Amino acid sequence: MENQQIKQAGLKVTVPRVKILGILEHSGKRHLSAEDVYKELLRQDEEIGLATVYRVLTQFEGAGLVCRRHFEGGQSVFELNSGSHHDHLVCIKCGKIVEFVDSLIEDRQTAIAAEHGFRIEDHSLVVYGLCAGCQNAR
Amino acid sequence: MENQQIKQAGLKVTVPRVKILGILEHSGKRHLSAEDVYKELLRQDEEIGLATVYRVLTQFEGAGLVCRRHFEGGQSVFELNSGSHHDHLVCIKCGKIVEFVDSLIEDRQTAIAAEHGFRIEDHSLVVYGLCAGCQNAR
DNA sequence: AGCAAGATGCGAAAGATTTTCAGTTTACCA
DNA sequence: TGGTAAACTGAAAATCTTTCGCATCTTGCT
Ligand SMILES: [Mn+2]
Ligand SMILES: [Mn+2]
Ligand SMILES: [Zn+2]
Ligand SMILES: [Zn+2]
Repeated sequence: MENQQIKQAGLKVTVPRVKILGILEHSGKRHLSAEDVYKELLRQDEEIGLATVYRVLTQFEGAGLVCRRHFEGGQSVFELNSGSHHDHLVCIKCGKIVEFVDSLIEDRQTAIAAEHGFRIEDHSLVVYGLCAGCQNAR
Repeated sequence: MENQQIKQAGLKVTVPRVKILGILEHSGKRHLSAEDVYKELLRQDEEIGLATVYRVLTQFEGAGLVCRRHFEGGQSVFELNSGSHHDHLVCIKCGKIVEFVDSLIEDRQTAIAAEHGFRIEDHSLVVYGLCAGCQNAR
C-alpha cells in the first residue's frame, strides 16, 4: 500500500502523505492541481492545509513519486510517476489531456541537442489544440 | 524605424512603446523578461513603470510583434516575432538559449494530434540540458 | 491650439506557491 | 511500553510575478 512507497521514498509515514498519495492513485483523474487535491481532501473531511498539500507534492516530486507539469495558464498539475516518460496533448477548451510517446520525436531531440553540444537533462513538449468534441461543439 | 511597426500594429506611437521595441531590437539578447526590459529602461533613465512594460509587451504580443515564452522558473520571456516558428534548447546552468526548427518533429506532432482527433492550435517544446561550456566547467 | 480617445505611472490587488513558527506526530530505542 | 529528538503540520504571513484601478498625461486629428 501507500505506506511502503512513502517509506521507501525516505519520508515519514504521516496522515497527509498517505491521504494525498491515495488521492493521486484513486481519484480517477491522472492530472491534478494542488488545489484539486486539496478540494478532494476537504470532501473527505480531512483537516489538511493547502500549504501541506504543496509541501507534500513537492516532496513526492523530489522523491520521484510524482511528476509536476507546467501547462499554460494558472496552476501546475501533478501526476503519479508512471516510470516512463510521455508528452501531452491538451484541449484548450475542455481541458482534456491525452498522453503520448513518440520515439521519433525523442530521437530527433537527442540528435538536435547533440548537434549543439548540449547534454539533455529533461524536456517538455505540450501540444495545445481542440479535441474532437470541442471542434464540433458550436 | 520602430514607429512604423508600432503604427502598423494599430497602436499609438508613444515613448514607452518606442523605447521597449528598441530594446527588444538592439539589446543583444533575443529573449528578455519584462524585468530585463524594465532594468534596461532604468539604465537609460527612462521613467517607465514595470506595469507599463508588461502592458506594452502584452499589446505587442497581441499585435504579433513579439512572442511570449514560458520556460521553467519564474518569469516569462519575450522575443521579437521572427515570423517563423521555432523551439528552444535551454541550458539549465548558464541560461544559454539555442533556437531550432525540426520539420520531422513538427510533422510527427501533427500526425499524433490527428490520430487523437485534435486540431492543433499551438505547441511548446523546450529541451533543457547543459550546454557544452557548462558540461566541462567543474 | 483644442479635444476626445487612448496611454501611462503608481500603488494596490491578485493568484500561485513558499516560508515561518509554534504546536504535534512519528520513528526508534532503552 | 515510555521518552525523546527529529521530522512534520496548519495557519498565517511572505514572496514573486503579473494585472488592475484610476487620476493624470499624450497622441492624433481638426
Ligand atoms: Mn501525463
Ligand atoms: Mn526564441
Ligand atoms: Zn476539448
Ligand atoms: Zn550553459
